[in-house]
Amino acid sequence: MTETTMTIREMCETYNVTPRTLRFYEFKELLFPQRLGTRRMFTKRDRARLKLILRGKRFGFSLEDIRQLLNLYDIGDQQFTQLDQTCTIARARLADMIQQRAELGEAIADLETQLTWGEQMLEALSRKEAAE
Amino acid sequence: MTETTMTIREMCETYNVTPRTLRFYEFKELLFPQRLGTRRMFTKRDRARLKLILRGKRFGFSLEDIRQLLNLYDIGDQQFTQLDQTCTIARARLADMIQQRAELGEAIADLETQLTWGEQMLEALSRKEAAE
DNA sequence: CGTTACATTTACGTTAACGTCAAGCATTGC
DNA sequence: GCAATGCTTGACGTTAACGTAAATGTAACG
Repeated sequence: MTETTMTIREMCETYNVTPRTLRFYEFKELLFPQRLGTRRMFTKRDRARLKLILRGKRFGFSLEDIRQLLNLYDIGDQQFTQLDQTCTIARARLADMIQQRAELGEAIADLETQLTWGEQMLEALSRKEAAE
Repeated sequence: MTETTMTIREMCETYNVTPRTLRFYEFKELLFPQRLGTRRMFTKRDRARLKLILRGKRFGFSLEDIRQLLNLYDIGDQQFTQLDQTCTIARARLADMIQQRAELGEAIADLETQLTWGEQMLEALSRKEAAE
């Protein structure tokens, strides 16, 4: 029942992407679906990676940035030097993300302030119109 | 001393953008520099808007998204209906941003976990090499 | 008054991240 | 056995967000 692989169509419905997108991600070496004959079979690993890809995109990361990050999740297959580089990159990226979260916090606070203002003004205006 | 306007070059140095970018933002109606003859003079308001633009870009917002958001910061000039729409859009956007911050938090936690793993493995490997 | 230093408009070029056909296998249903 | 369905590989098109180059304008300096 719990098939370990999914067809391209199943993937699209599950993650709300197009076939073209999945093929593109494979072409860019972000995903590595197995082949059953000529067809793509997306493994559990592909699904985990796709989730990370979609998440990364929400934060404004480029696919290339994301590809770098994904390497961190395959620690097993790396040699010392490569792993060292990966960790260094990841540390920097992590610092970026923490910084970004802080800025996002500020932006949220600012926007909330403005919204409160705007809604108060709305209320005032509607009261005024009701009075006429 | 505290000139209230800045030339395009001053803007570029202050905010680390190119002239082309500023002209592009004007073309897209994100900035509205005054003209002194043929030259652009960027006001305090333009500078505030530019900061918001650059911040928005870090979060992966499109310029069009940002343009919508910027309207919220000009509450003064809006009519009732328009202000109402602006607030509605802003509420939605704010919810998005809060959601995004939460996801970013998850991503940070995940990445931290992986990094800890990777760095432990690095340490183990280096100890092993030292022992040989 | 000429040249140097920026600024402006106009217009074509570029990159990322896909969209959109077109044409060809391959499996399945009848 | 063959038509319908779904997947495949090209290959060209598109949009956003600028880059870059050419031609022109102008303000200031010596």
